[in-house]
Amino acid sequence: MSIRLVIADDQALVRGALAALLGLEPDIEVVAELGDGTGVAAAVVEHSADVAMLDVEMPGLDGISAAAAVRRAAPSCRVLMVTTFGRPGYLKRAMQAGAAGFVVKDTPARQLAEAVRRVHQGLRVVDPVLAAESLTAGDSPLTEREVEVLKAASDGGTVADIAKSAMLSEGTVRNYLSAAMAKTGGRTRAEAVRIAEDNGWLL
Amino acid sequence: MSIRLVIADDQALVRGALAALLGLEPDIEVVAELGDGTGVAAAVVEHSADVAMLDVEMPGLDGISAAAAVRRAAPSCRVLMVTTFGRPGYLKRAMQAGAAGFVVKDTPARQLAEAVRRVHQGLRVVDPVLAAESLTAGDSPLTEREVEVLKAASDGGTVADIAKSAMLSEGTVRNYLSAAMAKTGGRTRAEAVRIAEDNGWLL
DNA sequence: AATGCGGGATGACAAATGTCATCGGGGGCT
DNA sequence: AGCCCCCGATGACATTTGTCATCCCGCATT
Repeated sequence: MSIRLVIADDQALVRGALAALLGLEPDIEVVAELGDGTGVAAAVVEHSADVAMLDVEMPGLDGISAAAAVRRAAPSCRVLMVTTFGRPGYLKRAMQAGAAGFVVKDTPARQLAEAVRRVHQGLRVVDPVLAAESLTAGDSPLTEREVEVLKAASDGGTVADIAKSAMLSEGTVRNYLSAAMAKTGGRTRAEAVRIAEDNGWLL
Repeated sequence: MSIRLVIADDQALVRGALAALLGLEPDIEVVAELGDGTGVAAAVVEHSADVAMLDVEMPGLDGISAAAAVRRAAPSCRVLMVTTFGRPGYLKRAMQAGAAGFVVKDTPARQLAEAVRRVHQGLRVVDPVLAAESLTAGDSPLTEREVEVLKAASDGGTVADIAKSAMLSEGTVRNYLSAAMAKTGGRTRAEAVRIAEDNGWLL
């Protein structure tokens, strides 16, 4: 009996290619393909899937939240996260959301089917390098508002813009930015944004 | 006789999956897979490939430069660019570099094989939406140095950092940044960087 | 009850940033 | 020769940013 697999990735070409790749395996059957995270849990239930392969970066509902939704809706379905960026914070949060595996998109293609099988068997699959980084990295030191302000700052607006979009006083915004810079070690607002992004603290 | 295809993409998983997808087609044969742009031209020659499918964003030699190298080394080989981002500037420069086709990664997977065939027949393949954007967008208004400074600014360093990395005076750096902001319409350094990136003016 | 932490804000101050005028050198176009 | 644009730089100036001290509120921990 073959493994029933749901695939979600926002890039249609990649999604289809992954489906083709895994469809070649005799013991894997791709039962659904989704372009965003919103419908994943429903699709898993509808097709009684065994494994859901989810991209982290997706419009609408992101992969981590989708993973949590899948766990709630169908606890027997394993979740394998696939992502472009090996951000330590992503791995940690994916695991907390109940994911069983986490692979980055530059692992060799041959290993993917094996990862799906392992996850299906109840094993955990984690890139060892990434796991090590994740341990040394530590949790996000940023508070909710600091993250919010950093995200608002990430498209390059002025303090006034950020204040408007976050409904805060300009002075407060500068305080949060200052705190975020101190915690990230960035010497500039932009650097703080980059560091926070690299660590997967923004999502 | 089948179409001999070379694939270059920095993400191994995507690369392998694309190879699997296209390998299913009876008239296409994947003869080489590369992880960066440096070896593409050589591989095309060695395997006497008919079509090269190249990602734009790659470490080492980028896809556009690789396309130009392929054109020089093997003029009979058609180049099909595949990219994550539909930046107008990418399309324009890819065409100038001699690419025959340009598709973004969220086109449906079924259309990819068809794109390869069209390109092989000597036809051009271009996303119509993107083509329209590319026409209205106009060329980059930025000068070489402005681009250089913007790139140096894109990781969030201070003026002093940029000046050091570009071997320029701090005042000069501020002048270039100011000019770049005026030309892009950005009100901040960071905003100028974002706008330039979105238009494909940085590469 | 005291302490600590996060959210929200103000005011003041130093440093960085963005703007502008100006200078000189070089190359290309008419 | 004159004009325009790019490169590189300097100095002055207004604005923005980043930093810090300080305040109040609410909530959870001790």
